[in-house]
Amino acid sequence: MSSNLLSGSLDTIIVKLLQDNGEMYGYEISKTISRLTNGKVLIKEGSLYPALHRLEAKGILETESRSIGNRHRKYYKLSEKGSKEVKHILHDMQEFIENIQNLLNIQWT
Amino acid sequence: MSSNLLSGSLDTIIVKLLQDNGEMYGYEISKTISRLTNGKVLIKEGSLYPALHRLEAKGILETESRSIGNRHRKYYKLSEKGSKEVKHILHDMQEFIENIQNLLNIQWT
DNA sequence: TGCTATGCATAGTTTATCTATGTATATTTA
DNA sequence: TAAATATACATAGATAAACTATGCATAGCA
Repeated sequence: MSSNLLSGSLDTIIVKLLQDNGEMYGYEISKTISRLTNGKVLIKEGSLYPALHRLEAKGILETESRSIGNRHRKYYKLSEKGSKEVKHILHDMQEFIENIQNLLNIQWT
Repeated sequence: MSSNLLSGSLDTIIVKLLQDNGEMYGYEISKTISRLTNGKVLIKEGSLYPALHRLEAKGILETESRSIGNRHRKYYKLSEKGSKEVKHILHDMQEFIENIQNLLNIQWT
C-alpha cells in the first residue's frame, strides 16, 4: 500500500485504540495496528512516538510509567479532555472517509 | 471537518475526477469536489495547483491551454502513463480506506 | 463603476510522517 | 553461553503535502 496515505489519520487511530483498550504502551499500539490490518498499516517508531508526544502535549493523552519486571513501560491513556474529544475526532474521520468514498465511487458514465 | 485529513488523498481525488470526466481545468476541479461533497471537502488553490503541477511533473497528467473568449484555461487530463496508473492508485486508496474503517469499527467490548 | 465570480500561480509556513539512528534490556536458540 | 531477535522508548533531520496569504487578470452583473 502507498506509504503516504496514512497522513492525518494516525492520531485518530491512536485515540480509538486507547478508547477501546483503556491504556496501552507504544510498542503495543504499533503491534496492534499491524496485527489488525494484517501488516497493511505499519506505524514506524519515528511516527508513533512523536504522535504520542503530540497528543500528550495537547492534553488529549496522559501517561504513567511503570516497571514490568526489569523493563520500564510508558502507558498512554485518554485524559478527561481526550475522552470528551474522541467522539468528535472519530466523527470527523468517519465523515471524511464517507466523503472520499463518495467521490471515488461516483460514476458519470 | 478537520483540515488535515485530506493529506495524501488529494492526488487520488484528482485523477479519479479526470478519469471520469476526461479533462478539466483547475477551478472546475475544485468546484466539482466542493459540490459533490456538499461543501465538506474544500480544496484551496494553494493545494490544488501545486498538486496539479506535481502530477504533471510526474507524467501522470498532461495539459492543454485554450482560450475561452478572452479567458485562458489550462485543461488537465490523464496521460497515457496516468491512465495506466489510475487503477493502481484507486486500488491503493480503497485498500487504505478499508483498513482504516476496519480499525475504527472494531469493538473490543 | 464597483462588486463578485472566475482562473491561474507562487512564496513562505506549518505539520505529519518518514528514514536513520541511538540506547538499553529480555528472550530465544544454536 | 554466545548470538540473534524481540521488546521498549526516543530524537534528529529529511521530505512532502497542504495551508495561508497574496498577486495578477478577465468576465459579468447591478
